[in-house]
Amino acid sequence: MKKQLISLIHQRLKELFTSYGIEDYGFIDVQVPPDKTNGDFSLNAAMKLAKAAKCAPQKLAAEMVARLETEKDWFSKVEMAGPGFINLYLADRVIENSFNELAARTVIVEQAPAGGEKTVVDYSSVNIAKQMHVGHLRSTIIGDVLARVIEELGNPVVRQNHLGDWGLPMAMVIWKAEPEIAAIEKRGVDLTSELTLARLEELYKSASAECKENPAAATACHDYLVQLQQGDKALLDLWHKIIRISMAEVYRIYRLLDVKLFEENERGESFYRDMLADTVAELGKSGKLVESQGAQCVFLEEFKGKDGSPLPVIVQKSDGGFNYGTFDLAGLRYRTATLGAQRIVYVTDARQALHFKQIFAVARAAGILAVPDVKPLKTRSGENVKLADLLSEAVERAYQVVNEKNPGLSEEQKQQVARTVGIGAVKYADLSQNRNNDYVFSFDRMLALNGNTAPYLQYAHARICSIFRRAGLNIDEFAAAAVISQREERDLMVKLMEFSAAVSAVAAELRPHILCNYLYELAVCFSAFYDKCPVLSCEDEKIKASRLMISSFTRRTLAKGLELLGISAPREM
RNA sequence: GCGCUUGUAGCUCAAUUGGAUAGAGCAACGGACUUCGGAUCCGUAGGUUGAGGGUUCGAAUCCUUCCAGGCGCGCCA
Repeated sequence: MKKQLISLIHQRLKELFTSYGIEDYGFIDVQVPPDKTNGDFSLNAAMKLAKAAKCAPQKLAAEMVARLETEKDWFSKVEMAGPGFINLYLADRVIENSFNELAARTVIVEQAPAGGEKTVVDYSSVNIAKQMHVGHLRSTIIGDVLARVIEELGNPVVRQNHLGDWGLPMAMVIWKAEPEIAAIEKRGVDLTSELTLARLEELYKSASAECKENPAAATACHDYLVQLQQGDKALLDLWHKIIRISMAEVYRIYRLLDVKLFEENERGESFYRDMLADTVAELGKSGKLVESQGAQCVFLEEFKGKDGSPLPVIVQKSDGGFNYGTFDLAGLRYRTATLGAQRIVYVTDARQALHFKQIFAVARAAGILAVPDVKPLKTRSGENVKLADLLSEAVERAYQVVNEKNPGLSEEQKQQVARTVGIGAVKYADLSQNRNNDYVFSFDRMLALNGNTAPYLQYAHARICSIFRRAGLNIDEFAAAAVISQREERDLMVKLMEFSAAVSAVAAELRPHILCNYLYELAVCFSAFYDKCPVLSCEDEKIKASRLMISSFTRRTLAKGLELLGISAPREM
């Protein structure tokens, strides 16, 4: 509808613009005014073109209004306002037709042209032998939503979990865990049920502490690392076991969160181990490689260190080993050359922003083609809160609310609802915020169930389902023509038609909170409709059917939006 | 020292990327018809957008100088 509207405007105003000597008006767009009373769409073109046209904005606007007013099929009113805004009020018929056309479709988001862009989304990126804490929530959840949204728009998506599984910390864990694993296996019991991730983390911490105090321990760990990286079979075996124990717990949390990461998405540092030498050799060929204090580096003028001298990106350490930059370069090469990515989205901690800037700059300098897109995220305090604890607390609190609000549900239903509501609340709390500033972690904020929260959206969804349940109608198969008889119906229909744009904006700007905001506004519109427009008791059959249709499409849109946020929408709660 | 980032209502956040009278939620207070779920709805109150200067028809947004917080800066990832 918006597209057609814009092309209509261009067409109708072309002559006027050329008479003022303006040829370049293709950028003219309509926007939705913040205040509903200023029309369905507004144009600020008169103010933008005034200078080029050598004409007062209000005069130009008045002439534009005169030409648009004649489109009676489209507009019920066209007016000039303020310094030269033009407010467009669409005819109800236009809204009805576009709405009915949209509601009849099976796919309600506009698809990317030509099969879309192949996109790699790098997110979560957990470290082996470390429990997930609340700080991991953002990368994991935001990455998951971005992947879903980009995919929904018709782009092929490859998800990558860049595990930290090939550095010194791994060697330290192996070194400490080796005797424990041997003991457990000697007893003949199942390793994974005996050795937990929490225990592995303890082992890592004690090894780390020991290495700091005791040089012999540090040497031992370093030896283990070298042997591991050289392919020592016994160590590789232990390494593999530790990864599986660690990831088993991570997957338990992914499943709880409904995050779409699986073993097939694991592309940890170890995955690139055989590509590192090649990557460095390629840099050598490009002539960018410089030896400095025994290490192989790339120096880039745009990055300065503490003393103002250029900062190196170290790609090979003086002992011949590779460090994290090399893994990321190899990853970049793999993703572009092998996977054929046209777009790569990195969802990482903001503290790594400089690191990735450097990596991308090195890749560009060396001619590794890429379209990198870093989404940096800010640090947060409260990292000591374990994600698993937060989630179980969320489910527990939600259970108490369900138990109180809807005691009629079966025990099993209550638990199911508690899960979707509790987990949904936590995810939404994180997703709905955009700003990268630091904040103090708060249970109460993360677990709120009132106001602008996931349960509010879920509640709207459940209420719609309830209407159809009462009417004995199948909500998924219902179809009727929508007509406008009241303002709230119109507002809701207009809002529903903005869904696709909201989804596209998330993919373009990599900001999931846009979708949260949209869905909240949608639910607010629905609540107003629900309050003012009785459905089942409506006596006019045509209007009743229309309201059922509007309700059913609202449900569909809410459910799709929540699905893209990775939050499920129960039919009863 | 250099670089990145943030500062909006008591608190947590928005603001269609330069547009109209800066909007929500929470907390507070006051209301909601014998109709579909009160996890809801409506209303009241709350602001010099950290401060100053600049750019222009128009600034929370861009430039500049300060102030305050957070983060990063050679072989850890």
